[in-house]
Amino acid sequence: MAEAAPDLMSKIVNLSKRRGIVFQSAEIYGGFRSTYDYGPVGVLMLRNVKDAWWRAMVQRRHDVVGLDASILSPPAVWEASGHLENFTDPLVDCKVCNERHREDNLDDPETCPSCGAKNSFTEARSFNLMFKTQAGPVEGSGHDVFLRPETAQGMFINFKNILETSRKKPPFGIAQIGKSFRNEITPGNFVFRTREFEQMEMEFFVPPEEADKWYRYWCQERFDWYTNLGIPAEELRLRPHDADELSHYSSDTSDVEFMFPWGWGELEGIANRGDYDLKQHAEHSKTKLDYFDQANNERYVPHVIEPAAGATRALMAFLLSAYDEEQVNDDTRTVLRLHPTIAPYKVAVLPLSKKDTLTPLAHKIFDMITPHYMADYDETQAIGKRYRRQDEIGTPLCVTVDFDSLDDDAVTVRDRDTMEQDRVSTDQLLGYLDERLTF
RNA sequence: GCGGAUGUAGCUCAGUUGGCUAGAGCGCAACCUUGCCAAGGUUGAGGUCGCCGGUUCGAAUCCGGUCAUCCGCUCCA
Repeated sequence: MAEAAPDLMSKIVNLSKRRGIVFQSAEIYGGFRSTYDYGPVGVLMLRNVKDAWWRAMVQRRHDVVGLDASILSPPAVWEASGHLENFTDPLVDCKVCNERHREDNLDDPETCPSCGAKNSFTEARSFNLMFKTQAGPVEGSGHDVFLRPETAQGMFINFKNILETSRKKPPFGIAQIGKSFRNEITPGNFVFRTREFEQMEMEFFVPPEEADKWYRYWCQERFDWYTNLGIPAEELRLRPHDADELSHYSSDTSDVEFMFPWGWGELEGIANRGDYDLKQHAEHSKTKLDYFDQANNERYVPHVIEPAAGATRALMAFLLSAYDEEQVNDDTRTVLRLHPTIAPYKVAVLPLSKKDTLTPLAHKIFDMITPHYMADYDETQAIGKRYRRQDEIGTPLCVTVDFDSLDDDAVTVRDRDTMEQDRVSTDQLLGYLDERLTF
């Protein structure tokens, strides 16, 4: 497995390009580093990932509400959150061996840990990991604004608004899906680390004494989300952070990690942020950000449990985990064994032949399915080749319209994983699909 | 950001010591055939050889710069 691992990665990158899942951004201009575009198939998968998260975190819960906050915000927000300070790393280069190190991580500030040279460092330079731009058309007019490096602050600065308008009380959560931006020094590993990325974050506000209970609840809940969507538990792990890697706000953090071809990598972090964020914003904004509990006649600042996931990292994990090749006759069949929830198309409608006689019925079947399921339609080339095309992008079911269909009003439904076929009458087709695709 | 390698059709690649209208397989499309698992046949579309500049009578091939990718290091509040 270890030897085959880098190979798997290039297969995924190749498949993504060939089948319209992920493209290099600005490719016709030579490409733009660390940015990717999601093609016709990829955008469906990415939406499915985000929809699945939203259903699990918002739709199917009575204690979480949604939010879509702005990407741009004034410096005050990031002064309060601590990002203006903490997103600035002092870096030095060794002039002897050209290695770069974080100045505040050096055991001995005069000795290069790579080559042992003394006093060989350049001046420390700061790298602010937040993207900065300005409001208004005049450059340098002093109206600096920042692109958010995480969506979380949107939930904290709207805490009061939501508390007053939603009739929620702790424990309750605010969830958001959206883009964040970090000027990472070294992006890489395909869509794993990009400067522009999409987050799925939820801030769960709880009474202080319940924080630990809810922290453990969300660790389990979020781990299960991935296994429920088809990633085997042995490809995942929940890793608690050591004390020295905890961030400035957090008392407890665990990562849900996936076994990527290059090793374990983070999909999601679940952090117990305490009351740090609400207190910081209350202090800086001079706005009361707490909760008055009528029943117990007490006022407190809720503690926050934050499950923060990367949408594109999850997409990548689903792709890697689903990829499979199997021998069929003398041929290799490539199959994405994706969970139906994640699969870009749920169904493909395939007339056995492009003969005019089959087209009207095939179109009718397609129109019957599309109000309910995302479906593809393909009538070119041989039927076997079309099955393989659908296998490659993970379509769970193919509906084939043949010449008998014209007489018996039934179609053949072929299964992606077993390649077995069922004959289903058209008036029962939707019910059959519901049964096979619902979970 | 540093070091190394690489960049030729959608994909995987071949292109002899710089030399005519740059090739193959797969994929894609049309037609014929077939009629349920990459079928076969015929035909076709698609590349100013990553981009810019230089050397040369002549550059995919040599040189410089640049952009991007991969590997290693570093980084990843």
